[in-house]
Amino acid sequence: MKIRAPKYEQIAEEIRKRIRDGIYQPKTAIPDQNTLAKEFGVSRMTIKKSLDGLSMAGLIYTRRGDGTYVLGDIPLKIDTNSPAQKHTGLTAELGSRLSSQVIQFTTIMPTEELMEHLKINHDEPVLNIIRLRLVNKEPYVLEHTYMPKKLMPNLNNRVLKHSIYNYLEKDLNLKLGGAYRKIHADFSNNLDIRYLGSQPNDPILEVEQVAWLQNGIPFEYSFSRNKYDTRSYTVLDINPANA
Amino acid sequence: MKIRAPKYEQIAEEIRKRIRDGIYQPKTAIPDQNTLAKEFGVSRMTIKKSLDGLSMAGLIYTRRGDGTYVLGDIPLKIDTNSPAQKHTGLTAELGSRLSSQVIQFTTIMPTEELMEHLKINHDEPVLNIIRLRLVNKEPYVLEHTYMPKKLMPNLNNRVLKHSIYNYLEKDLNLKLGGAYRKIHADFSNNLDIRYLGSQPNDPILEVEQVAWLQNGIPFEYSFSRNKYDTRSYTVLDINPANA
DNA sequence: AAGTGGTCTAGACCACAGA
DNA sequence: CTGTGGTCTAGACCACTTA
Repeated sequence: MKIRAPKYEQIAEEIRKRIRDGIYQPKTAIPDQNTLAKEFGVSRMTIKKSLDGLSMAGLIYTRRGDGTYVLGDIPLKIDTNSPAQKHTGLTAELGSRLSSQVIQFTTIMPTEELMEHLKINHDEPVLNIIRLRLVNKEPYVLEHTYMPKKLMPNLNNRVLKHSIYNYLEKDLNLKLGGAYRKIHADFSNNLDIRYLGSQPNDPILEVEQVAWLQNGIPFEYSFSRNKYDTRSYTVLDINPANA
Repeated sequence: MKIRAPKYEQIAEEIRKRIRDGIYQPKTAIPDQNTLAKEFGVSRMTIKKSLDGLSMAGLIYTRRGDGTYVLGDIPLKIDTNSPAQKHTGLTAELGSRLSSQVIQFTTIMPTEELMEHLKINHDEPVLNIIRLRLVNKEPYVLEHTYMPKKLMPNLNNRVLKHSIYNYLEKDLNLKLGGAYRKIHADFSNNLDIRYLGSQPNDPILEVEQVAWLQNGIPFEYSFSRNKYDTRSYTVLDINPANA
């Protein structure tokens, strides 16, 4: 973790705690910004920045001229499905219950589609990886991944059995920038039937993804295919209109 | 529109324009914050706030100690599918090409599930609406919607043929707060086959949604079902780690 | 060492909601 | 009218990257 977080984060964390502990109750106002500024011994701008973060996280909402209110439980059930808007990969999500089976690991030359999605030239080789991810030894998702070879100098089988994202952030010290995902429904194909154990007519939930680093360089184009009854994709969308 | 936007928004808009016009080129640094502050005649804090917004929107990224860079085109194709992270409803998305056919419009008492999702008591009636939305006269999506009756005093057939979201924001002056969505794949059911024209074995893309107002009150629980080949759900996810 | 962005202050004024 | 949150300033110091 960090040696020292900024004040506004520390304060946000304390307020988060007070909401969790019920000191600040849902639907009720929390102290005004001036009062909080005095309590924490900081300027009001700093309090404002803390509250902005909590507001974006959907814990509170503010009404100009009125006050700041705790926004009771958001009506959602976080279940075993994937949390929204995280691209830390499956490993962080499911931890040790996860294992991987590498089905294919080859180097290819890019198709037109890959050149476009990964923003590379026709002569730059691409890694083509197919992995079956298992949760508690049960087939969970079949991942087809394409990555520019030049970005992943030492990617090997050992890494593939664990987390590519950890390898990027820890070993290569690259920062994730974002991801664009498209979610479809589809029929099962032969690989799905073989590895996921789906029936020929079973629907498949497919997540197509382009992910890029903080400097805008795309590093991954992938398809994740799940049996219709094993996974949903969830999105939590807080309206930024309260800025 | 607004009479007068805050300075930081005006400046952000100007910078956005310069990126669009190629005055600030992808992959290159834009002027530093002090220079921009002088140019626009504002304090650096205000410039910072402009850049924060652009950063969150994924147009630029900043590196402490280094500079601020334009983040070239994000590798994504916005096609006819739904834009990400908008809950303004289909009307804003597709405009006049959209029409609606109200298949069912009744008042029911809530099930356990509805009570939980809409946070209401067992004696509070719920509107149950089934609408077929058509784009260019073609069946597009079948929407099952549940809303607490008390929140929608004058909802009528005329509104249902247009936009419930407009009704909320314009007529009732309520502000949307957020939405939680779960995307599944499923088999076609009888209603899908009848209204969407899908085949019995066709996969369906279903978006299950709970939406709430800015004060945290849930106002809608709904299912939107699309034929697998007519729609994808897209998500654009910018990593907030560059704060 | 120089220059960048990130944080923070102690005020000020404005816009808005509610009594 | 009072009190609230939203914006903005003119500086200061710190953390970091690059040379």
